[in-house]
Amino acid sequence: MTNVRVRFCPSPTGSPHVGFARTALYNWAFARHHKGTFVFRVEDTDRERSTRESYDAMIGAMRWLGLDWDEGPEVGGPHGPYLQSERGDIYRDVLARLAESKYTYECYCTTDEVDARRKASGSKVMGYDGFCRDLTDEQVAAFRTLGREPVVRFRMPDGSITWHDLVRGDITFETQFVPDFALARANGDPLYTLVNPVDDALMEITHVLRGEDLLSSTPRQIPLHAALVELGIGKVMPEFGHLPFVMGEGNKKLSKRDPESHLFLYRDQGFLPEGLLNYLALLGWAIAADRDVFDLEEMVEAFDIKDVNPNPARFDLKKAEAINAAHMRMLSLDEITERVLPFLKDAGVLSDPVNAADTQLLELAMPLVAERINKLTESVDMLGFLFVDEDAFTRDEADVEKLLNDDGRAVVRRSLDALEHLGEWSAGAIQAALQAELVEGMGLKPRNAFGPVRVAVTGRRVSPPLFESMELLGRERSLQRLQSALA
RNA sequence: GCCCCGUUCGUCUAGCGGCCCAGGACGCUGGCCUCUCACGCCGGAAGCACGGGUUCGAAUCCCGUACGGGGUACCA
Repeated sequence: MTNVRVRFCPSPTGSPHVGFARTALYNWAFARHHKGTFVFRVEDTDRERSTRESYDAMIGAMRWLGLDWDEGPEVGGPHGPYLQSERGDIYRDVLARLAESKYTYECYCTTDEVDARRKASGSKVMGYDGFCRDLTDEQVAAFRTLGREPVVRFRMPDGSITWHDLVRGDITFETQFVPDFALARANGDPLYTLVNPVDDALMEITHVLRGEDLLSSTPRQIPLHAALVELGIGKVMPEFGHLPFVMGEGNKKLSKRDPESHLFLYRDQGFLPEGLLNYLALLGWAIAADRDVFDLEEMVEAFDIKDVNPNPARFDLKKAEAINAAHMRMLSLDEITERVLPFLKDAGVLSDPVNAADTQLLELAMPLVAERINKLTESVDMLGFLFVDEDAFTRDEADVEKLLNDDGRAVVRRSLDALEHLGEWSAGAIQAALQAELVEGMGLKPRNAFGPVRVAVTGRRVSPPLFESMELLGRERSLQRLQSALA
């Protein structure tokens, strides 16, 4: 395939959600696979609902995900502007040419009138009935004197519309079930039904990959697009592929209202963009029968729209986390340290900028935690005890109750005895001393012996390896914490 | 109501007529490893929505039913 041009064209109405990311990803992967062009267009024709805030969030989301675009906002391109709110003149011009060629007509009907006529006729087809298709000049004049302003409607052809959907195969609609639809409001504002196909035509889009919700608008777009080609406004009829929904809990489409649908929730939870993207790719597509962890490069290489599954997929947090964890383990120590840094700063574990001592400590501690966290945020709980000021150090209450009871305190007491005069403060020496005192001396099982010490020193039952942690904490602070656990 | 799309383990999927008494992954579960956690390793339970065809042979093709979803706007 040559000169593939695809577009991703969200509306800036609300916070970017996971379906947004999945659609963006598939379009991006398709473009990159075919060495084509990825166009990013902003469909902000609905001025009521479009917001600057949402626009910024969308740009931020794309950047976070690492899905770069070849044409669009902030990068420009030969088919701009890429914000529909700045393309009013273009739409007005197209509308005029369409009207001139009789592809469209003006409709003066009110919704009530249309409903009444449908009720009277007993038609099962909802929507407009074509009443104004062939109005006489007198009729138009009459409506005008009534003060009515017309909407512009597209004259749907008779017969049927069939296309070969890239995801679903042949799909046919009888046009008797596709009413003449509105292209512009009575006040002249263009509607999605017009601007989407017009921009696809003008931007020479060759493949339209979008959500399944737009499948039923395709039989309207095809004849409109054909008209645009006929008028020389467009060059090619794009191919269409309708992607399955991403569903939430239960069996409903993940809507913007569901909190778990928000993309930034995952970013803030410490997901890696490559981890989330990998998981999202799996919602409707598989790279191989026996593999589901891969990077973007591998996806680009393997992605074929024909392999996309047509049935809706449910978003499963557990699996998303597992895939993310796999990507965490693929990161080098330096990479994971760098990624974890902002989260540690946000949580107040580290100052910003990080001082030299903490930088060094972090460097020593990361090897211990890197392999045992599955999300970036988990580093906060794992590392907090190392960096906290001694007077601000606290222990998890439930853990204290469970492990620092009388028996536990006895263990801590003995540990203190064993470590107070330890010659060399190293993980090996600490382990040997505690092993001798608690396991051999007290006859405790290792897990019971070290549990109380762990809570005393790190404040939690879950921590990096104990002896290494104590070495990093240092003799003074470690002993101090053993002491304070007894208080 | 009408139109359209969909239906393989709980979930995501592989499968495009014989390689499938259905493979992988997450989750669940039994065990191993182990100073906690995480990782890793070994094992287990769990599925072709239903009914008819077509065929020597169907998870795969066709029809119907059921169920789920989307659309039916001067939203996108």
